[in-house]
Amino acid sequence: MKSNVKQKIIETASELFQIKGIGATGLSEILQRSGAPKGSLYYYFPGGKEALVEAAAENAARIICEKIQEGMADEKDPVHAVQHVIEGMEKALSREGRLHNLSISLIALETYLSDDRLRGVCHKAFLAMERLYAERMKLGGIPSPEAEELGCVIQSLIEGALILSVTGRDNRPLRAAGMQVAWLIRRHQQG
Amino acid sequence: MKSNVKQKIIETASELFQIKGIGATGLSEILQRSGAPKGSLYYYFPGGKEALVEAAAENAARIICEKIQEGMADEKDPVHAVQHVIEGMEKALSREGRLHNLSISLIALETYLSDDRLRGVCHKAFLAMERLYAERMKLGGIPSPEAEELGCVIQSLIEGALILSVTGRDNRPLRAAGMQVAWLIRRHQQG
DNA sequence: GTCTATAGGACGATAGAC
DNA sequence: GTCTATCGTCCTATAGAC
Repeated sequence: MKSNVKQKIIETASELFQIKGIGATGLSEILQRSGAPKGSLYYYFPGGKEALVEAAAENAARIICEKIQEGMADEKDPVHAVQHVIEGMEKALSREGRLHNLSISLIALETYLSDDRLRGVCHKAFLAMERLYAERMKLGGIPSPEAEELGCVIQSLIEGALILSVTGRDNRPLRAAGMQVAWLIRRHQQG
Repeated sequence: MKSNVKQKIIETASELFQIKGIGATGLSEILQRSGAPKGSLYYYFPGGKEALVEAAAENAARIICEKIQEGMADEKDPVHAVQHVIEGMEKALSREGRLHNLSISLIALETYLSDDRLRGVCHKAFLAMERLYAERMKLGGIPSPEAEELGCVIQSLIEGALILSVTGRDNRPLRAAGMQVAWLIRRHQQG
């Protein structure tokens, strides 16, 4: 069994990195908020902050992928599946007003130029999300190349709508994305 | 005429904030890279870093809006207009590999929780970009409510596709966005 | 307007006791 | 495994000479 302390550190770091950013989040704040013993950070993460960011990013990506899968699980129609995921994000945003376990865009934007390893982690995470949507499209009868392009576009659209929604403190961009995404998918369903 | 030194500081700050982030960019680096005299920063920006971020964000937003307008200016069809803007972004990204005067997403994500004033600046900038697309849709004969929703979705889609493209060092998301956006617009054109 | 110098604090990281 | 103490660096911001 994994250490509770280590997991708690990762979860706290993951939250702060996602909502405040890596540069604006100090290790001391992570330790304080997580209630973790002060000396234990470099015991669990000998690689320092960079290693912690990597673990935090992977943790966030895993949770987001799980949420996407859960959101799509009980929907028969691919359109409804994607819309259900978006609705879940709208609810989370209305509740919290912050991008917590919804997007790793901030981590990606902070690292894509300075840390190739972390860029790779974020890139892999984005690809995994695209694939979740794409596979769901295929399950709905959409052929492979079109389904993959759709998956990529859905992921782009949602990521952008999340940023616009938190910046405006208004879920209109997410709602618009949920409406319009239907037309992109339905085009392939009836012919 | 505005001071060259002040404008040079703004431009350098704007570039670094956009590509590296606010937290990761020190004032000393801005002064060094801009070649500005070291003592002049607090002369031009008595409000310190926060005031500089605001000026930088507004500068970036203005340039991005100008680029969008220029990209759409010579295209008759709204679809081609948006696609031309996206193609311009693809070229810039292929050339530079960084989000310089293409997106203020990083600034928005770094500030939307911590600084309400800067959040407002970014929100206003996003709205202006949405409006540019929406007005172009109206010019193409699409009625008002639909045009505005389209403008919002186009802006979301592009913003997300930019992030995915830089993270993957691959313009595929931008290309996919350019392809798929056509279907969203054309739906309103013929009926 | 521009410069130097520096205050004063936060940060990442390390060492070593227990 | 955990803790304290601390080093050295970087940062923002200010003070004051020119």
